[in-house]
Amino acid sequence: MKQTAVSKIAEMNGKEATVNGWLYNKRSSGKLWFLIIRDGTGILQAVVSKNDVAAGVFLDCDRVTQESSVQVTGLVHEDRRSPGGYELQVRDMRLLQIAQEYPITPKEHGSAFLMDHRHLWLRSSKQTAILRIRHEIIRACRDFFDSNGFTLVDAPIFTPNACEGTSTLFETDYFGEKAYLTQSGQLYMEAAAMAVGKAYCFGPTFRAEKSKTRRHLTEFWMIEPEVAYLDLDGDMDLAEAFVAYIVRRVLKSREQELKVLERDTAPLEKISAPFPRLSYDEAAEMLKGQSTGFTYGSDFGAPDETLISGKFEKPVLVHRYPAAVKAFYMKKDPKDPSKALCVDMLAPEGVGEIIGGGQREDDYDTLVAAIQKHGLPMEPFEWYLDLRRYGSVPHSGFGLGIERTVGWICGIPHVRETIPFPRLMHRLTP
RNA sequence: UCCGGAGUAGCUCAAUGGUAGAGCGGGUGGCUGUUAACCACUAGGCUGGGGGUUCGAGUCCCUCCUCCGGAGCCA
Repeated sequence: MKQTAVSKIAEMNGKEATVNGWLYNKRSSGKLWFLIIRDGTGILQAVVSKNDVAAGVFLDCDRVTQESSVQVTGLVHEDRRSPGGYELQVRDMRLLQIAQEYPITPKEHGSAFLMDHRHLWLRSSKQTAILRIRHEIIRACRDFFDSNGFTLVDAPIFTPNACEGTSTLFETDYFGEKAYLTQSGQLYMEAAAMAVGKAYCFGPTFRAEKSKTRRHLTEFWMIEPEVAYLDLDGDMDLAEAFVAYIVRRVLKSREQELKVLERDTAPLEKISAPFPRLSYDEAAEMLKGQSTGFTYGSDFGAPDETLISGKFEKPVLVHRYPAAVKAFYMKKDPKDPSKALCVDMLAPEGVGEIIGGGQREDDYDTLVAAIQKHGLPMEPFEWYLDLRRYGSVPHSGFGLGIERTVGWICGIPHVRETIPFPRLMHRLTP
């Protein structure tokens, strides 16, 4: 089927072109129809004059409804009055299917209604732009690791145990045994890093927590690098180079989509390494006298993160949290064993945490003690302990949440719009 | 799970305890340059469910359901 993408319509100026798409909107003026057609790459105004087309075609203009699939053929020409600067003077039109009354109108809708029609909502220009930026971010993630000596190692989705013992996991019946949907591929990436040196995984992760906020999904995508012979400082170097690369890539390749989203790119232009780094103690100092309800020794809450990240134009790396509030596999700071060698990256503009990671405990005895201290069963971790029995080395890694990153870069406050089909506490469909 | 908010036409929302309405969308008609076009006409309702107060309830009370925002937890 010979066709021209709307995004390439300028190249056909003065020539005849066929555009395959869907009717976005239409206006009439008696003997004249303006059909606004979208094809996923852009929006084109097609003009139908009664004198230029067969009678049936002109009648079809009256019958065609919003989101009907249409194929229009005609002469492309420049016209300042047309959105996009070009329009198609229609010679012929084929109606592939007349859409039933389309639920999503050009007027406003509530988020619940739009989410119920997510499969159709994806057709709107903003949602399409978000999909494309998400794609670009994922490509950038892969390119960054692929060109820096990393090997993609896929982690399993079914896991036999609640690996960190903290989060609520989704339980499934696995041939009569209990199995859980993964909350992180990290432990497996540690095994992979001991094999290939630098490994990463990218896949869905699941949390059964009954969270109802703009930052939470029950199913989300995470990219997790893990590197042998890397300490916390090196881990932070890696994280900031990685995030800076992603932002640069999107700014360079998805200018058009950012424009559709009306994203102010000025704050993104400022994102380059190095990022500010501060310790938990320094961050806690900033919260003194604030009314966020923060108490020293506990993890930061959402208002705390907003306050801390709000003081910087770049993402900020907060390191060395109290070991008591972090997972068992975090290595303790030799200079202060009450702290863990971990790091969170808080994105600016009130976005908050997009990365969590750190250096892992590599000493066998210390790790065994940590598992016991956290009240976790030893048996499921025997394979993990093997990594400390056979050639243990310092190693570090982190996990980046794709949806929060997409939300930050797109300027979309709620993560439910950053994934094609979000899974939330109250949403399993479509 | 806790705290707050909302359920009225297909959608977005109005309506002092006293006749349920508008805009958009749909339908019909009009217009040769429209820009979320415009103009005229028109159809469309178990006011989330159940119970109560009242002469009278969309409105007040109780209860349940659904959804939204936030907290905790996290990416």
